[in-house]
Amino acid sequence: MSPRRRDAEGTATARAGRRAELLAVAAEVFASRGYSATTVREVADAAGILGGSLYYHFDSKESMADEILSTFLDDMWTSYDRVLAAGLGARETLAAVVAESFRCIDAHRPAVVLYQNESKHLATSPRFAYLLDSHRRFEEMWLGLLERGVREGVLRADLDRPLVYRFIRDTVWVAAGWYRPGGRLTAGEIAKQYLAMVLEGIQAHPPTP
Amino acid sequence: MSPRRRDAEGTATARAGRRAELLAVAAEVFASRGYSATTVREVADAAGILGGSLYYHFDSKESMADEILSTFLDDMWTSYDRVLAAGLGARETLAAVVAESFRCIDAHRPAVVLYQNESKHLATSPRFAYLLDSHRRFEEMWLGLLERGVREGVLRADLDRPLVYRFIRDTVWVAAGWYRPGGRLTAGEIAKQYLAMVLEGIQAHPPTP
DNA sequence: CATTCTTTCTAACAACTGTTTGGTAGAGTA
DNA sequence: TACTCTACCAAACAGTTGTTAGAAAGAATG
Repeated sequence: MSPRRRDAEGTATARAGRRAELLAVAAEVFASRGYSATTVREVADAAGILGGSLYYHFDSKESMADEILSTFLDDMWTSYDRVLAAGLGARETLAAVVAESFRCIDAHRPAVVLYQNESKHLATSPRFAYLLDSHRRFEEMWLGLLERGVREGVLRADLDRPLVYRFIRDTVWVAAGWYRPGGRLTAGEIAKQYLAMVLEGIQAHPPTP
Repeated sequence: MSPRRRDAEGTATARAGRRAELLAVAAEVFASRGYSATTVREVADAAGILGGSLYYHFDSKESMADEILSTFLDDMWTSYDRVLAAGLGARETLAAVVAESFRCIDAHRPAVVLYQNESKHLATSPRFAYLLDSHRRFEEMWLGLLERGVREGVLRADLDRPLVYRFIRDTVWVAAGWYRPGGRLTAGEIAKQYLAMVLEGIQAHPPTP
């Protein structure tokens, strides 16, 4: 590593660090006020700089959303792929995927909220085509997992599969809307209880005589 | 009824009818493109008139959202109150409330989507204070219902009550995001399966020997 | 027919939007 | 010290936004 190269790397990582900071701020503002209701001046305000200064770091407001969402989705799918490759049974895979989802909510809360609220509108732009890809992949994964669960005898066969898919998908991700890191319940505890509800239901089990 | 009064009523209802038409259009556009991303010109376009013409019927863009949301909430609470006053057991009440919710989604889909996506942001304005009231009332109703369910022995006692509340609330209402009237499943069928999932879980029940 | 009333159009407005340009303070380097 | 580079500011830009005022088309009414 020549000193020249170390410098270049140093400034590059410093720059990337600042980008990450600004993106974190932007994600927070986007999530709380809504993407299109948020002005770049509001994002800049929250970051302590002026509106135009954001354009030193980013091409456009859209590119901020782009980077926020793709970073989150990359991390999510990396986690998912690891789980899916572990060769677990359907029930254990399902549990692990749900747990990973809540870990993602914990780690990327504003990005998840942004994804939930705006992905449908953003996806109409070709730039955000990867949102549709992710959506399809998501559906494929869950439908496959549910079918496997039924085949393995661990999931009920009398329910409409696409409906169960939407049920689980929505159930898990909307939690980003109210979840607060450092709150009463940890992401892990929430995941556990959610799993219990989804798998066993909230009904009291009649005592087996 | 004097002819004079009949005329006045006639024009009044005609006017109200036109308002309702325009509100239905506005709700659809708000729901599909997002409230703040929607321009009044887009709403007017969808209604076949020009942007400024909307202001003959409505004070502002905000007042359209206001009327859309309050109409929906009024209908919803009327239904809920009827159910709650019926004096049913906790389990039956829960089932009826869920069913009513899906009927509301069926009848007010765009309004529900609007409510889901924007109520959090809109509620910061004093004009939309009733959204917070509704939210509180909703929480109160569900927490009470869940507690009663546990007391009556029909619901599990080992789950975190506020978590179960959010679980049910979110689970039910997000369906507005993908539900399409006239689709493969009716609102009633979806309600039935949702209830089955929430109450009994999606896990296969081991055959009782 | 003339008149009134309802609904829409035309044409603008001020404010705000995302974005660009050129300048500048300050740290790092030689 | 002189130079360079990074990160920001200051000020503007063109387009869009919600909204308004006055005119006009057309139906209803007398």
